[in-house]
Amino acid sequence: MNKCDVDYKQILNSAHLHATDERLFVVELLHRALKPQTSKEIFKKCKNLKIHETTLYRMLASFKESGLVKQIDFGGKLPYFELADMEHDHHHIVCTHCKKVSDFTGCDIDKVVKKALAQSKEFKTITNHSFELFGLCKKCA
Amino acid sequence: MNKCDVDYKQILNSAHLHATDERLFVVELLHRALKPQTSKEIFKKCKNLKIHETTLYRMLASFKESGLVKQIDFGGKLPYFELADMEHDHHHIVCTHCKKVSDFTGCDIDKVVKKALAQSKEFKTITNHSFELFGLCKKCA
DNA sequence: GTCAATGCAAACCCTTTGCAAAATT
DNA sequence: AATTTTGCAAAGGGTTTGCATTGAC
Repeated sequence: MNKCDVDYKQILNSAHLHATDERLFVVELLHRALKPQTSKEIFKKCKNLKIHETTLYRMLASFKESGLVKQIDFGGKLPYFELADMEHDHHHIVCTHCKKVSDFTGCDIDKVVKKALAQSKEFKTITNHSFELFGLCKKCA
Repeated sequence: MNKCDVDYKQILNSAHLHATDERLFVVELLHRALKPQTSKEIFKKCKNLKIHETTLYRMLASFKESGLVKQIDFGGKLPYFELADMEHDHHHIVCTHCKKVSDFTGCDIDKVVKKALAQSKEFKTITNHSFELFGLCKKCA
């Protein structure tokens, strides 16, 4: 049982989720991936563990609900998943050609929220936001 | 033939799209909707015209390709569609409870792009971006 | 022992594809 | 007349549901 196991077992348990082998595998996979993954990508990487696709979908749903994982839409058919990063509110730059993904921080969300709430008198609080950039990486440009 | 018909007929033609009754109906529907619509919402509102669902999907695809319509993801299962607004780069605030939508402008995209490109040395150009806020409207708060 | 999570089969829903008929340019 | 666009039927692909079995707590 390595350090990672321990960490995520505790995190799962404190979210009232049983720390099964399947869940620990998926969480660590996401941890190591370094970029958002589709359910299909995760599924392929789980082949050795023989995790059933249904189980994966249910897993991702409960991870999302517990706030452990975030779902991101890049405009394609499939949603992407990544571990929620408690420290940094980061966003993504996606190459529309080769699908490369980089992170960036500093979207100045507080300022934008203030501006938006001043414009729309109908809203009271903002709890969440999505912000993704699309363009071309240096190789594809 | 009202004023709207003429406008959109020309717009469709200049995008090399035939201005069929079905297309004009959908374009005007989106024009009047004032907020993004799912394909299912549009489909229901087309019942009287008996537009086939397949036709609607193909229509939305060609509208998107020609830049007449933008697709937006609010994190749910279905994507939303709205007329592309050439003048204003506007974004949305969505109530997570009642699904109400308001617009806002001024996401300071130029500044964020500059910041993001400075952070990610791997990207050269940004061509597009998504930015949506989620929260509670005054009624639901 | 209790309750949650998994596996499996089947269903579900949204979307796409192929081809012939109809409509627009 | 040439080419798009539509309608229909069928298939495709991702995701969800119900239920019995397995496993974590």
